[in-house]
Amino acid sequence: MPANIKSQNLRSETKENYLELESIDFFVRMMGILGLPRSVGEIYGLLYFSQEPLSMDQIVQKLGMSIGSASQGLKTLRSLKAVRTSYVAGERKDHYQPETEFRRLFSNFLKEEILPHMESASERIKRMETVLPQGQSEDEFYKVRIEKLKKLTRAGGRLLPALAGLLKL
Amino acid sequence: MPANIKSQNLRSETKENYLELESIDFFVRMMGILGLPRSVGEIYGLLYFSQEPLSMDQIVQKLGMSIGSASQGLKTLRSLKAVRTSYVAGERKDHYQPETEFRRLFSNFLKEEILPHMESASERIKRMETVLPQGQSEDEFYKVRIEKLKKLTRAGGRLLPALAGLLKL
DNA sequence: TTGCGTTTTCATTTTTTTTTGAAAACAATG
DNA sequence: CATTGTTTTCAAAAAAAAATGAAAACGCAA
Repeated sequence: MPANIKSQNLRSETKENYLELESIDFFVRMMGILGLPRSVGEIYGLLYFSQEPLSMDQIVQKLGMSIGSASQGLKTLRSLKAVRTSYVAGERKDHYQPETEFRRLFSNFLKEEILPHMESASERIKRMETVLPQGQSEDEFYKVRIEKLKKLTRAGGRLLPALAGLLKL
Repeated sequence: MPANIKSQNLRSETKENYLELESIDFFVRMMGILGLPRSVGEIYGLLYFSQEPLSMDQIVQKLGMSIGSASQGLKTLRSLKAVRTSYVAGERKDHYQPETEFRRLFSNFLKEEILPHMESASERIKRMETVLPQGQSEDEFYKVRIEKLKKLTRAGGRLLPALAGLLKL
């Protein structure tokens, strides 16, 4: 039996419940690998196997989580475009649906969380180079190491987006 | 001026010192992305721009870090094959050198930190499928979602190692 | 505009992760 | 094998990250 969820509203009594629990556990771990907090994984996992869009309130109920966490978690998921809000007739609350196309999710994650780091890394490497004037052969060691860093960031910058493209899910 | 390092032994007075500091900062951030503690990044960053292998003791001195952290950090780096010990004539202490071939580093990181997760994910998905007997068309929704998860883990399992291969650094 | 249902913010608390350093374990040397 | 130098371990402390919930802000609708 998966996950240690506190809420009374999540039990493994029907197959739907069971899948819900497994899904939450699955995404909690997956988001964990990506460095996202557990609450974010819980929310996404719950939505992933939900047939209808859920309101924040329902999420709070089902997961037994605070409204602060839920709000913050949904904000994160929105910024990653991992959920979208969807209109539900006669309801005032926002309702949330998961983005289930992982290719899109992944490429958003890259753009949002990884590429900024790559850029600042490149800038730093440029700065490093400025202390090594041309043709000082005694600096050979440092030049070689810096060159490797450059290749690393270049490869990262090219390969990661390419990877996103390859993901045909 | 990079990094907030406490040690008195790290100053930015020569270009060597400067590169050392930038390197430490660079790898602290990089390891941060990968979810590794700052001490691990500091050690690797220091070694990366060091012309000679360094002993744990020298690392502790230079970085102003506790011997516990240094020992633990080096253990982590060894397990990732990100450093190797190298013999230094007439010295009893172990001396450490960085692995600077990033391709190898990356592929080790995958094998060590990522692939185990992928495997347990696959097992979980198999378990999910067992609750959905064949040909229950009312379960269509769940079957589709599970299928997507399967594709995701398959793609991950194939693509990540392929990526490591592409990394020609 | 007021009132009400909903969401966001943020100071505080809780939990988790990392670091520390002293003690234990280990290993080479005489 | 005893001594001395070195590394590892691990309980406790410190730091960092995440969750909580009450108050503030928001946004409709009457």
